[in-house]
Amino acid sequence: MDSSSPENLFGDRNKVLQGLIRGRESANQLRLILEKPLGDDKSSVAVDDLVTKILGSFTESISILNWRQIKEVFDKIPANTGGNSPSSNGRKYDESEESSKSTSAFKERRGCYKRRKTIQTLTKITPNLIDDGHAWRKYGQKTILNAKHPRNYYRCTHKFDQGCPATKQVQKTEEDPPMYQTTYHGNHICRNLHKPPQIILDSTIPGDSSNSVFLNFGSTNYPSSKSNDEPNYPNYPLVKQEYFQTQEPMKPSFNHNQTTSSDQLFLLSDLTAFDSAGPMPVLSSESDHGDVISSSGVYSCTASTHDDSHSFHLDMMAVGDFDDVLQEFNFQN
DNA sequence: CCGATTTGACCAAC
DNA sequence: GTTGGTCAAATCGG
Repeated sequence: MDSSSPENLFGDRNKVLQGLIRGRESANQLRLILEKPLGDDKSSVAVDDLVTKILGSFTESISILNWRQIKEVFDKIPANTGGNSPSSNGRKYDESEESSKSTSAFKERRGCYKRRKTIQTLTKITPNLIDDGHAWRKYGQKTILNAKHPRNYYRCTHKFDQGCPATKQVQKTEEDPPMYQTTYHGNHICRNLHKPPQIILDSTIPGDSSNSVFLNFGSTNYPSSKSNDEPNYPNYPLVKQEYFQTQEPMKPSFNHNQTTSSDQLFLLSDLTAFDSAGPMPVLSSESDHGDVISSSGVYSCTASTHDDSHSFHLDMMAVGDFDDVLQEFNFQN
């Protein structure tokens, strides 16, 4: 708190930022050099790959920092200073004003919001609806162009009491073998999950988790049993602690100590993609038709910052195999 | 009665 | 002008 004035935050972090930026530039230069034909394909490919990873890491780190700066600064700014935080900070428009609720005159800016094209999202496609353990409240439904089914909008029930900004959209994408696309936005910062880890709905087989390979993002590291009030579901605890170490103080700080490169990749993606959130218990199961998606829920995760200069985008589609995921998991700048 | 859902309106981004 | 995301009044339901 003391040193946390916005100015200080920017001051300290700018140094880190600049260092990272320099590092990225250096790596980029190295890459340019290596691009010159060297003869040995394999080694140059390997080196190039390595450099690509370095660049990806730098880019993400930069993005993270920017994101955090933005976040922290906004957190410290009273919600009125022009920061039009659309939803999370709750308050609606100017209700403080007498807001002479003249319906037509002022309208209270109904429907006002910022389209979040720059916010992180995580999309899952599953054969059935999933229950991620969080309490959601539907706040809208909309028919989408060229879509057979309407899209449903949900926000965290604790949006107002705890300021939890998490929202999700659920849309049925297929009819026959029913498929649902669920897109999560924002992260849960609320702590009370109402439900136990129940995770998936339809299905049975509790022990089936092995099948549910899915893509437990980094779950490899999850303290497998975070025995605490938090259900064990692998939400993104990762970042949650990272960014808002507010909640769940007891959780071990997961994987920071571990250093598998792949783990780090996921961690990075998680960090940037979700501060916490918990969308993913994923387990599908579909006991009956083993088909599927179970092992292949499809995920796509995107993240970007508000900073134009350092935005990045991640997309990952997991189709059954983690390795596939890793492969797909290339940074796209 | 109170919280959740429905649904039309509103508005920013395309 | 169109589309998608959100709001909030009306309605529903426990």
